[in-house]
Amino acid sequence: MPPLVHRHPLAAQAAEILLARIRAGEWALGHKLPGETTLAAQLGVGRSTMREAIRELAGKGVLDSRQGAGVFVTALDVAEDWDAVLGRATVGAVIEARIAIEAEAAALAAHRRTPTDLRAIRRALAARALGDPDVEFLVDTDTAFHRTVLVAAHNDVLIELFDSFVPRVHRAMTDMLRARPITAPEEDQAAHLALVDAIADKDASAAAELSRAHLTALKEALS
Amino acid sequence: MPPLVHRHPLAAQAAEILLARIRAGEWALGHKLPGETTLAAQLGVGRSTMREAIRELAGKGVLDSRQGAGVFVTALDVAEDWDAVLGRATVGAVIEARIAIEAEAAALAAHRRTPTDLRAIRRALAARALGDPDVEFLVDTDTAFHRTVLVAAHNDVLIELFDSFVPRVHRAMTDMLRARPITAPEEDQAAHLALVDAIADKDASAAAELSRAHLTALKEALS
DNA sequence: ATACCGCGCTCCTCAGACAAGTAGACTAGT
DNA sequence: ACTAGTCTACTTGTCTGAGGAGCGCGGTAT
Repeated sequence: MPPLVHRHPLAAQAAEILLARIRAGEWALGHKLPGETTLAAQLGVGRSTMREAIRELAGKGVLDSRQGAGVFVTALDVAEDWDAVLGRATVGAVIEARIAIEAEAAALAAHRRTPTDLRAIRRALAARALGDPDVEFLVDTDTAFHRTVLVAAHNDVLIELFDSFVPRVHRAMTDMLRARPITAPEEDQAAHLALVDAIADKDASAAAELSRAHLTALKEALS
Repeated sequence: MPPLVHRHPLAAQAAEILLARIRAGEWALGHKLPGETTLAAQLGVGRSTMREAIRELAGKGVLDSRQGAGVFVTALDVAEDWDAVLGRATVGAVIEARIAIEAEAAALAAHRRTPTDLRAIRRALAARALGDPDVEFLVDTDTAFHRTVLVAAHNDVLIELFDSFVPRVHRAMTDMLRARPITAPEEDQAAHLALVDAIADKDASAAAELSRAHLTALKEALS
């Protein structure tokens, strides 16, 4: 979907063909490709064009060229970043994954939260309470609050996962809130306060359960 | 660690400098860079070299050049693939994330598993039981079993996450098992059978709890 | 058997030229 | 005044030819 109306330059076409041949297993993992002059002749393009195609694949981490030695295959396919994966998945599937990590993170946070963590969580909760009518502001402060819980869990992997999931859900949340605003803001805020209290009390199972309940409701609203 | 003993060609250096300037915010997200000739003159390299640098960043998804218009910024930084993130994290942190997704997946599988899923899970469990002394085989069959549970959860995001985590944990598991083999294989197999039964009985909370207990034990062993 | 050297192959870099495409300015017609 | 068409300057795309630099292999002398 990036091109649509975007003629492919020869270099890009050459890169595609080359990648296809690598995927097809024409050259094994550490093996050497034919020289650029040979490849250029095979595809019927100039050397510089061929070099640019190789550079593009080198940028993707598929090829590595060493002066004097040749061009070598360093990966049989491009490494997919999670934005690409999340783009293919449904919002429901993403939120289910979010439930998994946030519930676990809440439980971990109940064990590991420091006084500093707790202060940050409470501050984020207070910011969330400011009854701003702007939907964007509402979603952002809510996201910021949830993130402080993740930070309190002290697990880098979970934080990275959270940061990846949020942008995917953000749009869906704003659209949903614009169409159907929160009916009872006080009730919503109270639910979040209960989560904070559970973390403060080091009650891991309660924290996990409250987090799960909140996100499950969100999932229902978005599906 | 990729370079180590690997002189950087001019094109690679130019790409690095360019990326640094983009990261520094010199050009905003959709904005246009100076022309190739201008940039080449700025960095003191030939235009072909500059073009290769641009192509490399285009391969990383940071730049996009359109004939007649110019070169445009499409991302303010390279998208990180999860192998890089997981490489920085500790094995303990990765397993904690694995606990999060596998426990949730077990619960979802208890609800959504089809008869076909159940057959696949039982087949994988049986393969696991073959008391092969080879550690590699043991880890692989165990991984394959856990994956069938993920598949039964019918959530693509969770499966992708699992597939990403496994290679990171694989090495640690084989090393651990080689140093200290399983003392009671029958007991271990029984624990897995209990998980299967819970999924078959559609007992979500039991499935989640059994999965969590099993992986927590693994985490203790590996930390 | 080992150490050294040379040679061919490969990638790296540059310069110049022309083609192809875009976008804004300019102009003519309504 | 507004719109449509054209024109032009600037940009990226492609090719060619040339020389430089590094690597690896085989030959040779010790």
